[in-house]
Amino acid sequence: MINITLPDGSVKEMERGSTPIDVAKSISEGLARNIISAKYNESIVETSTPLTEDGSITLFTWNDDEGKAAFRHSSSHVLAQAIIRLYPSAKLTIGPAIENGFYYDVDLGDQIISDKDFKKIEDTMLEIARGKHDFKMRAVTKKEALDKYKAEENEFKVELIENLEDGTITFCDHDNFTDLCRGGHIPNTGIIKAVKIMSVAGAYWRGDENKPQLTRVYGTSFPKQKDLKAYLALLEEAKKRDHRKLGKELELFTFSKRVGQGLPLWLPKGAALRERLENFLKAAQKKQGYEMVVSPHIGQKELYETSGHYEKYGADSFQPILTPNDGEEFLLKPMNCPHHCEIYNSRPWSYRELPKRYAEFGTVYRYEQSGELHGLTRVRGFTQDDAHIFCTPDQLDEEFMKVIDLVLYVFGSLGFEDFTAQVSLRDPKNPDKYIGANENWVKAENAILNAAKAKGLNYVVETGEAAFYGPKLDFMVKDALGRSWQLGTIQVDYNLPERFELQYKGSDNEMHRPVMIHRAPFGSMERFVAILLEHTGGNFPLWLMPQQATILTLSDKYEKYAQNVLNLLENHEIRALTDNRGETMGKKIREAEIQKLPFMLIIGEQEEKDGTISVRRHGGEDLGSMTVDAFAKIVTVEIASTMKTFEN
RNA sequence: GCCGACGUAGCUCAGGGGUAGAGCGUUUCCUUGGUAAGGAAGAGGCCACGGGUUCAAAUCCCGUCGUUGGCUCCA
Repeated sequence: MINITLPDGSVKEMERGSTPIDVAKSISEGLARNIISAKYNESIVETSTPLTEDGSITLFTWNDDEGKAAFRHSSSHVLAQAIIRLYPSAKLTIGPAIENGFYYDVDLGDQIISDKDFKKIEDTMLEIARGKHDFKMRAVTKKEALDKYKAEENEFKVELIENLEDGTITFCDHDNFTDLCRGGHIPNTGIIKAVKIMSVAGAYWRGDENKPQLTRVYGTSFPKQKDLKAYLALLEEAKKRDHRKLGKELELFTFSKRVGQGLPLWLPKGAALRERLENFLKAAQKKQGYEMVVSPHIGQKELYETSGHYEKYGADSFQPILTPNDGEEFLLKPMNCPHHCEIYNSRPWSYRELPKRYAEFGTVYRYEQSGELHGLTRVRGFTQDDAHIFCTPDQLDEEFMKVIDLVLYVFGSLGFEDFTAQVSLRDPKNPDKYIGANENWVKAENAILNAAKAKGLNYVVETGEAAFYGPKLDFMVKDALGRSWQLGTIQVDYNLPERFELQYKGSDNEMHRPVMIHRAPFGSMERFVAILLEHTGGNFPLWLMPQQATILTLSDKYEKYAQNVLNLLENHEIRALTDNRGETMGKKIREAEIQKLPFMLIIGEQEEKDGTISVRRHGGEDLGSMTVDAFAKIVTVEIASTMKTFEN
């Protein structure tokens, strides 16, 4: 007999060789039906793995992340089997579970899979699933494993196996299908009731573009048809919040083939929104002692040779602009920092004058690969809400923390509560990727970690994700489909001050190097607006709405009264327009709803007589009739509840 | 850049080898109304662009451009 500890601490005595399923049965039949995966002594095991020693067990169902992972992993085996059945010459490579599903990378040779083939793959998978084949793990020797895949001429699996240690290699069998596999399956294929092939894409073997390109088939699967339906409905809902769709509907921005791909054009409403965001940040920055500067969109090539950017990124960037005179070369600016360094360099500084905080909404141009462009989140020309802080090494910690305060204020005012903070450090194995002295890197990394801790940020550390010139703290937010985007960023830089020979006179009457902080709370106006659109579905916080209310007249008889109301609203700094068209009230309301206008102010005979307005909120809530003053109070209270005053 | 898909009216989309359709929007007229579409008439398209196949191409094939889902990259 062995003792098995359950997560609640209770201990069950079971026969030696009992399986997780047996443990579940000893608790309840219902649980036994639902468990699809298990963890025993911290490692994921099969539900059929015999337990031979004392240990602690956790049982997983579909409702656990581990259960879903096992389910999806097992589904990818079924996908692989279906692909082999339909494309017998295909070579399998790897097929992991991922968020929301799984994929399998296969080498199809000259064959292609397109979305027309999805249905037959799904049908084949379901047919296999219905066979209720058990997943059975089997240990093999390295030689056996290699022999199998060498015989199949599958160089990918051979490469994988060669990197494994003999004695640790296992195959998983189900039906007549075998795959190299570490384990972690559901009991049998029959549990998979619903599958959907989502898309097909090219993917390089081992993520290396110099290696062969494979076909990656993405799928998702569920234990109930109903769950698949719900998931697909969720994706449809997310599509409605896609910033590209909303941007078009709300007339915020557009693109033109003639202007060029990845170069957004801001329409009047979008420009108004952007201006409000800029003013909001400018006001907070002013309180923190930032000064606005302005720099040109191009700079001499030499500027970027000095900064080191040319060497690092020149070949993959927009190429130099030539002039009528020989020997002159300019670059579109891909970042603002070199310009700001030269602003700092325009005169000598004393330590008493630092920190200097130069801010600029600086438009930059980066040649992103065409396949990477995506709406407003990934573009080739964009405006950073950039600033560079030049401070003494002693001031670094405090300055860094002040920037965190600013970022948190910005995120808080815009309703981004579920962000993640990511501290990006050097990859210690790859020191050549970075420039600058080791001791400076150590100082900078410590400054960031200390500040993140001091501010109580819930952060993750990513090694190897640092910029080439310094470590950084990024604020990541997810879009409607759950893809993570970097918005705010704060970076410490000891490198540029060195390269631009920045200095200040210290209290010791000697010259010293300042430290530089790069920071952008929004990241870029483009990306920020995009993610804000997806978060809010276009229902921006009231303070940010370019138009906060629309006055809807019941007929043109009330035009004059509407003008009076509009004037009163302007006195209260409420942004409104009047809809005087000869349309019915129902139609005007419908259009205002589609435009997501927060308030509809309806006026007709009754309101004119009483000197009131009838207030309808976006979404349909009727607030009844009231004076303009009373309405203004509602607006003020609502704005105050979302946008806090920035306390520095 | 690479792999797949897509590109038809301002917008959303249907159609599909015999030279073009709907709804919404727009214009004009009628309607002067009470909380998500009042009525009528009209205008609007080199079916992304360039080649090819064909008696005939928006439709089939190739290329280009753009969009898009991924990969790779990301200052």
